[in-house]
Amino acid sequence: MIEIKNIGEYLKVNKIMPSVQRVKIFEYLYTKRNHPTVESIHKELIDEIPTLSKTTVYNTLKQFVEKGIIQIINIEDNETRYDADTSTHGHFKCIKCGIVYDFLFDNSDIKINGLDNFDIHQTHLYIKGICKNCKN
Amino acid sequence: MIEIKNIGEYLKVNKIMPSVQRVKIFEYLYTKRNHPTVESIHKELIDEIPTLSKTTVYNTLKQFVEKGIIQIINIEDNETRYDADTSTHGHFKCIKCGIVYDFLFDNSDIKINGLDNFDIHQTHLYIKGICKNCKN
DNA sequence: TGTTACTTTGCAATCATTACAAAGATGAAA
DNA sequence: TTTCATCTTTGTAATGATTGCAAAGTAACA
Repeated sequence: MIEIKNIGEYLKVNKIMPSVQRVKIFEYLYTKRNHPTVESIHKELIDEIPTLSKTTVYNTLKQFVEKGIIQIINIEDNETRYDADTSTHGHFKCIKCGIVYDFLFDNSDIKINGLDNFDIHQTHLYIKGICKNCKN
Repeated sequence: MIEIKNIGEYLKVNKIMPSVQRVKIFEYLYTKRNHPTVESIHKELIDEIPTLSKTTVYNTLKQFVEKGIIQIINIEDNETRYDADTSTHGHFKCIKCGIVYDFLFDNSDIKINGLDNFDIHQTHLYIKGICKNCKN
């Protein structure tokens, strides 16, 4: 994952005006790296920014996705999660504790059969199971 | 994908009473193999079964998933799709025409780094891009 | 025929997401 | 500093997918 010293600058470079809300939302995604939902981002930041509306969280995340600085995680059908790490990596969700873990894999290892002459833009690898901590 | 001669029998073997609705819904998934949404299943079957309610489609699909005879496809965050093929295979969605294609890949090729001592239950590989037909 | 258990249906309720218009903030020009 | 234009945020209403639930329907069987 890329290193960012100044989030305001980083947003500007990506053609996003760094408002207080946007900086805090990106900071949350970038530092916590916990693949949050809209709900949990809003719940977490409402203390710091008491006027923060859920609409702003939705708008901001949509903008971040469009500018390519975050990605959507669809590992579960009833929740949309977000990730500030846009590098190639997979996601594991523990069906017991619900935590979403990152893991690494090499894209080039996967031999795909049946997509000749298809243009590939994004690859998502999702795994579900029981995490190490929940196996006790 | 497994071959099924008699859908009613197949449902019974999987501890599902083969009502007309259930047989038709499974038949649709199994024969069309087009990864439909609830909406499109309902729209397609309403002519054959004019009283079919959307709740029944939801209930039936949920039951099929619980019994393990279909799987959920979460390639897009705003639509849940269903697949009667539960063997290991990937899904490609064309961002132009919206068609979801199946493709094959070998699970054992993927070298995963970071999930030592995790129990893996399900693996989903989703790819988005432009399909062969839309490249013109 | 009556009973029981299971299934389907229709509608209401819920939850996530989007649309939209009003209010607020920012920054440049006068 | 004031004004103006532009962009952002906010709150509420609207939409759309999904679930809850109670009533009606169905099928097997005593």
